[in-house]
Amino acid sequence: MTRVGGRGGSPAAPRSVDVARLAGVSQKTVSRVFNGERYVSDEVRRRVLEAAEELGYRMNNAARALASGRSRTIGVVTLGTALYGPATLLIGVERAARDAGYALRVVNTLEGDPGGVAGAVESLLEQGVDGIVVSEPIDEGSVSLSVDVPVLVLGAPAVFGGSRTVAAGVGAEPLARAATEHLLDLGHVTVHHLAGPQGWFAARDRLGGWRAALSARGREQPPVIEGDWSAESGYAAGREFASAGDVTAVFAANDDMAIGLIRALTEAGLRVPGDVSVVGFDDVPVAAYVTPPLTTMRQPFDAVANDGIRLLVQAIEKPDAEPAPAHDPPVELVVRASTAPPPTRKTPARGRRTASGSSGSAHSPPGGDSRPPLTEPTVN
Amino acid sequence: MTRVGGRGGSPAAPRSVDVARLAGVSQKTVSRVFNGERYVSDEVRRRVLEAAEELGYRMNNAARALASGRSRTIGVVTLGTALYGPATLLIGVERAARDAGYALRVVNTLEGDPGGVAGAVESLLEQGVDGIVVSEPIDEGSVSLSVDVPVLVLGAPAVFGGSRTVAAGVGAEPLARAATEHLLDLGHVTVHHLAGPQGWFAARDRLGGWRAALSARGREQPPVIEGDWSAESGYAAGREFASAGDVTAVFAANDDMAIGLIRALTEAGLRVPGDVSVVGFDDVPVAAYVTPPLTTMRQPFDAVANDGIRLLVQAIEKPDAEPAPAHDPPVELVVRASTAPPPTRKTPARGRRTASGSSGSAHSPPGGDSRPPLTEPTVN
DNA sequence: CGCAGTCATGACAGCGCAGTCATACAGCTG
DNA sequence: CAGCTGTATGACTGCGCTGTCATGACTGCG
Repeated sequence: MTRVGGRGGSPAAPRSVDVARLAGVSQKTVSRVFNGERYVSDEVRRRVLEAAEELGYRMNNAARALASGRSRTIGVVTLGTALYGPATLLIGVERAARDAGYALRVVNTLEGDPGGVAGAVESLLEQGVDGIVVSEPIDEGSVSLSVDVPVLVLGAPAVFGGSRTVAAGVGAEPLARAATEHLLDLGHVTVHHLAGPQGWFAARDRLGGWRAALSARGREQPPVIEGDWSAESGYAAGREFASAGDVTAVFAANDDMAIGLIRALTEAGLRVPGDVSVVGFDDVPVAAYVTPPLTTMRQPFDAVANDGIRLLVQAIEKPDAEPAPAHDPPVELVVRASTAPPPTRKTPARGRRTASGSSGSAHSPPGGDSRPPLTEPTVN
Repeated sequence: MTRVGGRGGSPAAPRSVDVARLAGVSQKTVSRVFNGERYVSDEVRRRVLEAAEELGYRMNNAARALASGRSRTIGVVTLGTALYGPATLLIGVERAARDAGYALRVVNTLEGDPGGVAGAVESLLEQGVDGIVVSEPIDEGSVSLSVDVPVLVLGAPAVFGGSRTVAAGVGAEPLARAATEHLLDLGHVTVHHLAGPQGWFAARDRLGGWRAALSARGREQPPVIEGDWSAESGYAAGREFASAGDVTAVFAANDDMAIGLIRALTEAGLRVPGDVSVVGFDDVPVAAYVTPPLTTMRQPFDAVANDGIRLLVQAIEKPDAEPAPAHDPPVELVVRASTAPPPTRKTPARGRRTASGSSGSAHSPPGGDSRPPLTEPTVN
């Protein structure tokens, strides 16, 4: 454990004492400078910074964490998927955390891993994080973690035990409701739902919003098909909807499934939105450019991430302060070309394939698939 | 700094000495047990683990890192985008790192941030990482970092200074070449290219592969349009290609741009693949379900991540060992329905809009847009 | 002018581990 | 059975920083 270059390697990183010596001050003063503490004269501060620059000094965070008991690090538990929602949320969380002066540790929980969240949280605690973000958790039967740091749950109620749990982004239900209402407003008698995997709180919220919208108008609730968020599962569901024969409107729990769904409907000879209207969820970047451009519900991922991190950082730094409530995110329904009023006649030749592609435009509504994609969202 | 519960909080986390006391051994022995060292009797090991369990002991990583000089942490510098490629790569990196016993720290560099990578690397070094992964870097003019830990560069040559730099996943050029050749093999006289932003090495590789394929057959290289990876930019490019009037095949540098491109072509009255064939890149999950299902080049993200981390961990743990070369990733062209032979006649009425949607199927080739999507890749 | 209050700095201890070395004892060997 | 070697354990120390307290120098004010 001697210093100064093991085996001819680099000459050992400089420590704060080295800087102190060069600047002619005490080591503690160097620490003060680097922590931006008060009571350091400008002259000394300048000398210290100069010395540090000259030596290429970099603070050792392990030592800092050990001495102070705080790591200025937030741990994130996220699903190991490239799904647009979780990925976008993670980016927002990283930026918000960095702006607040925190670094990030990330652990993925593979879906289907039993006790995955608990294990991930455990490993983060071992790493000494000051707070934990659980992003879009899967319900594993109310994992009650007794954790001694604040926990932020994104996209789910604060189901994890402990008094120091905050939540953000639990507002998907109103969004789902608005999406469903958009279809009802167009005149559809009822709306089918292509749900996400019900282990996800996000999927349940959307299901709940859909139910709420139908109930509020006294409409029948058709059976739900459950997908797994993938376009592939949307395609499979689309084949079922197509053969059911009485579907005029579907609210899909995310855009990927909506895209698969539309493909299956189209292949079955149904036109979207001529015969069946489809609403997605998320507003993924390609949604405006698929055929037809997808009407979808934009999610305020950045706002959720910012709000959440703000709450979490407050819980870390001022544990006794009033937990300021999260903002209500805006409802942004982006109306494009996949939704239209229902067909006026009892649709003929449904469920059987017709010629590939569309031909005329018998009851083709406004908003066919040849409009340039809308990019401006409609804010309600 | 007294222990045992500040202000009525939780009663201070147990340390290894506490476990040692309870187990009737020395602190050092507890350390041995938790590090899986040799020379601990089974009896003692059992007692220690029992005691640790009883106290809920969790190792303090800051202390471990400080004492040992190693953090068992890898830092990742990644772009702050939800693009499929980077996001998927990050997931692969996380899993590979965890399998190798390393935790992850993640820092995003916002695109356009000058010196972003350098700053991000700096902050990671401050955090005391044992190695650094730079994922899909943007070229900022050969940032030569003098870093004293091994660096893995993913998706780019090992441009970053230092002898301890390894690289993986630099094989996109052959993939791009194969994608272009697929179009030439179909009989297209030449192939246009919708490039990615040329600051990205990944984008340059694809451009290079495209050029190589054309050169090898002595074909003309039409002017390149540069997009920004987004469907929106693909759409804009598509309008240009459509008005150019002589385009029969386009190789897009990623799937999102290909989707936007196809939309613009379709709106201009051109059929895909009847009039214009399009090949994408990445094989994003929705590629099989858009209209028409996209022929695209699958990228071996997982293999790249695994290979890379293996190299990096080796560079960390056995600095003197021979750096085993990365495997050559397989070329997986997934042929779906967006590519076909060129139109047989000098195409009439091109560049002007015809009726929306396609009508007949004059020279509609096999692989029209009504085939069920292929999901099995063709391995070359 | 003397004393409190502020500002600026340093001495010192200790955070919770892992590294080093010393020690103790068991089983062998010749 | 002296002299080994190999196994199992503990005492002690220090990683590089921050927290606490002590100490001066300087201000302002009665």
